[in-house]
Amino acid sequence: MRSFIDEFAIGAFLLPAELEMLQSGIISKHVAKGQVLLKKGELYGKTYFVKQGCLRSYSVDEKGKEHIFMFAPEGWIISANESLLPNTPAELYIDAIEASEIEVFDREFMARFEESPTVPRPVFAKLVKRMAVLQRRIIMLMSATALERYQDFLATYPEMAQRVPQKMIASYLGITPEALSKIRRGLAKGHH
Amino acid sequence: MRSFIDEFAIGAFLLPAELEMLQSGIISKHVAKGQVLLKKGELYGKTYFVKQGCLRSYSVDEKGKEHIFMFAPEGWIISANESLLPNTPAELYIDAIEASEIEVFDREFMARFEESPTVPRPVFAKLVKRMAVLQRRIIMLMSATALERYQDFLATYPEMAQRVPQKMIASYLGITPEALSKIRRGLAKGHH
DNA sequence: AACGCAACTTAACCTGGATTAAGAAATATA
DNA sequence: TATATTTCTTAATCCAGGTTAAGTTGCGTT
Repeated sequence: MRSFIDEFAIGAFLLPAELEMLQSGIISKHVAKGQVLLKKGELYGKTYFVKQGCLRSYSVDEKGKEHIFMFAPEGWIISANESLLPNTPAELYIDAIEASEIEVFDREFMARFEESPTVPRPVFAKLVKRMAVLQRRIIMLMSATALERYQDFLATYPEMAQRVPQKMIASYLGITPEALSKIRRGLAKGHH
Repeated sequence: MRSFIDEFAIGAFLLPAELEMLQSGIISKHVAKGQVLLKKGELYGKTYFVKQGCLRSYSVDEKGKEHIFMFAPEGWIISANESLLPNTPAELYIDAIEASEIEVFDREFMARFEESPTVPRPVFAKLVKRMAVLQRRIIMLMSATALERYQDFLATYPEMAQRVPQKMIASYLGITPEALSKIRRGLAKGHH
């Protein structure tokens, strides 16, 4: 159960005083399963680092349907403020899908982080990796069938399939639970 | 027609000697319309900064169909090496859809860039913005109809609609040119 | 144990967008 | 200017996945 500072080896890039200041902006806390951390429309959304458990971010469309944008198991960072941009309707909710231990980076922390002239390489590298995941997801959504996307999900996140309910997997894949059920039946029978 | 170094104010973060070294790794060149810069499967894909014109990156599926991942008009950076990662089947092609003036960052440049312990804030900020665009695109692909995605595209990239052929817009939206044609007809008639 | 509810499945039917094929309009090449 | 080639449109048909509705199955509560 490593902390954000450990996970990204951020200490190595800072003077002890700076490190101290950063750490003072990080609050550790426990959240219960189902607890909502961030509601759509809240300003200055916080950022969360998951030490234990699993969070998710999702949007809700006009019909009330949830669309899961990402799962954040141990070691992941999750936030909604990536959407603070021109033409930005799609804001996100964040909640805990398991009882979790998290670190919360508040507004001051983010401001301080954003003011520093350079960004530690490991943080940047993490972002590049995340981008690759998003890129891949877009290409899959554009060119692959629901079956192919499901198989890709299973291969990419083998542990998640055991940890989250099917309806959430369906929501992540962009299909209905009924359609996922049909696909799983197909796989269980011959059609692999 | 600003260069990469200017656009990101990178000079401000470096010593003159470092700046000199960086600049020596950047090659400016002109590419003709239709010229392919990077083929799927090529190792150590280069990164391109567009000074003038427009590039695009795209994948090609088993049926030979192209899926445009992004357009890169003036001021954009485009590369395929975001996919140099675990489980990475979907590599991209890059070509010029207009005659363009570009800067090419070669392998050595990227290596040098990747070795530095910190990343200039403006580069990081650009990446965060790009992430927001990708996030938005994923949510749209999951929850919006083709008509809604087309309208969103027009709002987000008003100039692109005039610059690229329809079939490329269709490819970017994840639909066929026929379907886009139908949508446009609908918009031209009453159904706004 | 019995209830209540949410998660999952099944099945019938519907629809948005794909496919196929053909023609019209625009662009390039001679 | 004529001709070839690519782009765009129209229309007919098809199908993956959505919608609706009715079961099951599983599980937490009292």
